[in-house]
Amino acid sequence: MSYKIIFFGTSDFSVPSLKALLADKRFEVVAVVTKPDAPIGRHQVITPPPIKVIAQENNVKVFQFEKIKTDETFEALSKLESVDAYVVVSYGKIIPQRILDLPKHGVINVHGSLLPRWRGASCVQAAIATGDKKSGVTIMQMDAEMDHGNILAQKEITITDTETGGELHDRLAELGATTLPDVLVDYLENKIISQPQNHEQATYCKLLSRDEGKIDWSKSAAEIEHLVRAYNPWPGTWTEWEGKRVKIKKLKTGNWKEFKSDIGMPQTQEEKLFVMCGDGHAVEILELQPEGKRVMKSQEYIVGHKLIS
RNA sequence: CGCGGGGUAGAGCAGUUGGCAGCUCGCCAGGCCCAUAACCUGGAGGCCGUGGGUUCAAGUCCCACCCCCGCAA
Repeated sequence: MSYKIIFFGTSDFSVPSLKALLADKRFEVVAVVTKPDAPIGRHQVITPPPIKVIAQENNVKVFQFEKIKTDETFEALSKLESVDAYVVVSYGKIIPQRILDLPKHGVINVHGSLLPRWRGASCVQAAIATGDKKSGVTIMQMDAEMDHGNILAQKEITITDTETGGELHDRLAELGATTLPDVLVDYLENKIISQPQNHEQATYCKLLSRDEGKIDWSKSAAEIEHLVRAYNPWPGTWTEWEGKRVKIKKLKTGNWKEFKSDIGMPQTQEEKLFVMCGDGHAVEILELQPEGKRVMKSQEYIVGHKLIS
């Protein structure tokens, strides 16, 4: 006898968790709910979410509701066989209360931060951008408010000094996936007493867009270094030089000698590329990408733009 | 066919009204020097994305295609 689960997920973050449940004989994933196929990439090719591909490879029924709050969606889920719980990992839509009430034991969520810190959509980037030393995953009971439910378990990890958003994302996704099965079983067998979050300590992060990757050079060098790491690879960081967009791929807080005080403008010194930041410190650009060009090392940019000092 | 930039030496780039293929860095050799990644001299390295077309002559103008990238999603 295995527990019946319906899995809600869409992005890459949810992939390890779905795989973990599929591989665990204690569970039977009777259906997967994910977002509709969407146009993606430069040529807008209609592409299924990665979760859908995995579900189909495992012969699991897939639902892709256009809208989750409609009566049609509610009825479609109600008609399915009764399940023990829904598991939601990075699904991408707000699930209404009447659907949360459907499974016998409610809905479990895996979130990529140490709740109540960083409720919201960009928890991984927020942790690095803010300079947090620790992050982790929280497994909780979902309620109607965003990332607000009672906590079942948390696992902590240390953020390294050079870690990017992408790297931390992958580590947290794996951590969530390895933590989820045992916690879920314990929960379904009433072996866990859930703990309410300390709501007064909650912090929030918003959904990121590309515009938020525009670097504000008036900030401190340390803040900018955090931001570039956090937003790598999504949504990326960029600035405008000579009227053209230049993505800043990699940089570090730099050693420098003497600088003009032109904040935000590229300067060279000993074949290295520096930018003065708002606090009087500089960052050294290591890799960048002018619009229409490939990613290049800063030395290549200097040579091509005749910036030799 | 969503909008746009690009493909020229190993890398990054320039190339005018069509008229000998260039610059910086790197690489190789030699020189200078106590020494050097610095400096000097010399050198190698090109199907100018592919295929057609116009022309006495095409990197350059015209047509088609391939590939890379930015925006947007």
